[in-house]
Amino acid sequence: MRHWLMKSEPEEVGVDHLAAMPRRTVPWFGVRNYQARNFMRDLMQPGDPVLFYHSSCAEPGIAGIARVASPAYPDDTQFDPASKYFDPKATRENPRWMHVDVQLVKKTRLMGIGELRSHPELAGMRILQRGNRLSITPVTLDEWVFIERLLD
DNA sequence: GCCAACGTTGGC
DNA sequence: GCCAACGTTGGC
Repeated sequence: MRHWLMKSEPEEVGVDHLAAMPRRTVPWFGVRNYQARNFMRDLMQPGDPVLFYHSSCAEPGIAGIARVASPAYPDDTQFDPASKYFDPKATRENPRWMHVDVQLVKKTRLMGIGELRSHPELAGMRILQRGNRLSITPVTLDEWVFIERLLD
């Protein structure tokens, strides 16, 4: 089992939006970065724990705990010319973009990026590195345990 | 709005 | 296959 951090813009899909979805689950559509796709396609397993992170907003930080809720499958938005995620090079026979479903486990207090930075134990997290833009990043077990304790 | 960082694109 | 240009991300 691996642990993950997944960024989402709360203007698009925030923790409250996720909480209101049927089965508190959303397809993680719209990822158009190969590294992030490969994490979902090749490494994620249903049940993997996920830190749900709000980014590009007034209060960036961890806002909830979620889990991977499906194996990877093709992202429908790549086939839809009306979608901003449309990819003309993708076909049904040869999908380029895959994603998993993500299910909210629980909303947590907001653990802001400043608080994350304040803990030397978390200094290695990708999310805290300068210039990091990857929307899905692995979290070590040590980091996961440390953060989960602080969220309680 | 700024700007550093980084992924992608495309000409060669 | 190189690499400059460009676009996007995301914290501040």
